[in-house]
Amino acid sequence: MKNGDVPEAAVGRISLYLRHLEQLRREGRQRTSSGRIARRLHLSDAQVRRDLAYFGHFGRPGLGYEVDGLIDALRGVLGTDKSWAVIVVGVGDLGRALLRYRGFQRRSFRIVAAFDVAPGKIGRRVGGVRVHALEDLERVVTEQEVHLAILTVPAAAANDVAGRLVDAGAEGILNFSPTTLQVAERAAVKPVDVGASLEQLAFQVARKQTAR
Amino acid sequence: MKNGDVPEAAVGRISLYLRHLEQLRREGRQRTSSGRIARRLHLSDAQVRRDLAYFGHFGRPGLGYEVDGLIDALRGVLGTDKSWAVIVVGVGDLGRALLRYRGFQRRSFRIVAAFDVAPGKIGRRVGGVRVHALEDLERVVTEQEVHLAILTVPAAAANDVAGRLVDAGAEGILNFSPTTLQVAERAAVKPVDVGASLEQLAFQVARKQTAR
DNA sequence: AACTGTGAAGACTTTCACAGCA
DNA sequence: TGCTGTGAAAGTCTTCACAGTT
Repeated sequence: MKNGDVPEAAVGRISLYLRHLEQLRREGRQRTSSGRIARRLHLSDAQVRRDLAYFGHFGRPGLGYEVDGLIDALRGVLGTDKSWAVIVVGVGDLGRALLRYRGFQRRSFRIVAAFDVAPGKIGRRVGGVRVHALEDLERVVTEQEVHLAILTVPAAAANDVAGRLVDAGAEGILNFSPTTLQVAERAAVKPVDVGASLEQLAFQVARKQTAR
Repeated sequence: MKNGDVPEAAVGRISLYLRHLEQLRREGRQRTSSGRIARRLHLSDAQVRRDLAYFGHFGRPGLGYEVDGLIDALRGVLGTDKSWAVIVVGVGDLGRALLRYRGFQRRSFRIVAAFDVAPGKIGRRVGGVRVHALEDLERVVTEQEVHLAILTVPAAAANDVAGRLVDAGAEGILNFSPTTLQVAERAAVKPVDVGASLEQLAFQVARKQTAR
């Protein structure tokens, strides 16, 4: 395994644990166990314990895990114990929806600026965030110390914008544009493709049908 | 392996291949090879060949793969050679953005109806799709033979709506609500969590920083 | 020479099963 | 008794490497 012996797949589940634990906290629960977590998230208890143990000794034999403590620990693991400045590039329907989404705050991401090329959008505010001209991208990324960008531009523009983002210092790109980005290796890219997700769902459904 | 010896991970990449092949077709290319595909999608050539070979003998030694033929074959694999009726439940910012997104058509998904509880939204049209009262859910799912649903309601309502969807006959749910659904096993659920994706990106970025 | 398809090896991930703590 | 953390085994997925086709 590559990094401190932590499988990539386990990292992917940490967000899931965190979301569930925050739910428990809202319900006033102070303690839980690998078995309870597993049941809710459709995993095995062994997997939950193994995943959590990759990052430290968070539980106590016989008692389980303390909700508050585990939340803090997992936030530390993900790096979301500190706040991250994020920008949104592309203010179409999807960009607008993301700018208005209030769920990022709770997860320590604050959207500090948006960008678009349409003169009619530049200067306006969406979800409390100012829309800038694309020309200002480099300046804002530098000045506001932006590390993460959400890319929601048309596929044809995606690689150009992504290259500019990375050159300006962005280190992570959440890519909603329906194309595979070709950027310098120092940047991390995470693709999100709703169409592809629907296709995979269709495949699973079709498979279940034939299995019958 | 569970299903005809096809790993889940390979299925996940089929959409990616398809998107790339359609790009090639638009560019007028008629043929490609595992090595070329791999370079563009950041995979290994062996992986591309293995993935495609799970589903059939699509290539020709020495020549590679024919773009058109491979597109048709992969659509058949995913089940998107036929059209799927889809509904969107929850017409908030995200639901609205998805209703307006024109990319589903090309992938054989047609959104036939939307649902919400807000009286001000019911009866209106968004992206050419009629918004119905949530009460009409069961009737529309049955009448229009809806197999797939996109769920974009608040977390608190998600399980209730999901249960109704499955009872009404829906077989797949693309879940944007930030909660893990508890539905009957006969239904397939695919979660999409943008917040979680951002968290994983943050983790990768933080890791790269410490590696330095 | 340029490729595919695929056994076999290797790498990674999950599950089992249990010693030991509360 | 109820639980964690973890070696060891089992299972899954990826890569290597090459026989065979065009």
